[in-house]
Amino acid sequence: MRDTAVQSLSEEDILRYSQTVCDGLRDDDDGVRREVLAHAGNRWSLGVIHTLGVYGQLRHAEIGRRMHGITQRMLTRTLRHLERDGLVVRHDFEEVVPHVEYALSETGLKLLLMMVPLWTWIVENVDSFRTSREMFDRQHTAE
Amino acid sequence: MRDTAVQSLSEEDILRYSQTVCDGLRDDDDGVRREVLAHAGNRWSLGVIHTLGVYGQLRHAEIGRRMHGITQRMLTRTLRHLERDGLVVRHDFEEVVPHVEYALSETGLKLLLMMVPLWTWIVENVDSFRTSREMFDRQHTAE
DNA sequence: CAGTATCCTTGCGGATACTG
DNA sequence: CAGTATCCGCAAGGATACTG
Repeated sequence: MRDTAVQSLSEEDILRYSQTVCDGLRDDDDGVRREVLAHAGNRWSLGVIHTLGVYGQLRHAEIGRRMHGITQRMLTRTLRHLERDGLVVRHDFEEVVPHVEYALSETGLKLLLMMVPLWTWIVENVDSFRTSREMFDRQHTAE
Repeated sequence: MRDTAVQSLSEEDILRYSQTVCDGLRDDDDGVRREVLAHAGNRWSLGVIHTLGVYGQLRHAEIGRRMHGITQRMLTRTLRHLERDGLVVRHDFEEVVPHVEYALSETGLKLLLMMVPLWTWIVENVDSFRTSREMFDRQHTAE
């Protein structure tokens, strides 16, 4: 499933195709594209997106319970960043006992789906990364 | 082309499928998976990978010339990180005048191919991100 | 040419305490 | 419950000068 995406075109085609795209990323003056991309590398962003994708709609504390190890501060920060980029929708019920629900936007769901192949590939190949790092570290401490 | 990857399964299937994967990412004790993923969010990593993907094999300074705005320090750092994770191969010719060439490894090329759909999608939708941010910022300064 | 060595600023992420 | 407010350490990233 992952492979159909890349094998439908030759590597050469893909590289040529991605040329334009990457030039766009490189010349991004205000850095929006890069910052959106950075959601992928953030400590909690993808976890939150994934959790909302699976459970649909959750309250602040419910997300926190499902994200092992996240602090309140980081949860709030992460949600704000995702909301700012339109990936997550915040709905405040404005009740006396605070009640706020978060859900994925269309865009957020799309990002989640876009991440799955890369994600899967990394998990499947984590051992090779680990090995590579061990070799590298051994060489660069022994010298 | 991008869409075939995700539309061959239902969103529901994808989410169920990604459950296991994400659990893997979440429980990654030493953080290798997350750190590999973080290459996507790094300021220069994907640019270097892409440049090497397009041009094949380049010297340190040649990469620098093709990456507008990167400093020598960041270029060296980025190359080391990518080399450590086995995404880039460094070949030192050990000549009197220093001569080092960098190229993508098989793994590095694979990562590049994995990034193209996400990448493309972001560039195509950058305007919606920009709009979302403007709205968000306006609301959160006016209050 | 291919890097190091310094110094600096910024933001991430964590810990803890507090609030409407 | 859903957040703020502080304070902290650390790594990313940049600027500039120097080196084998």
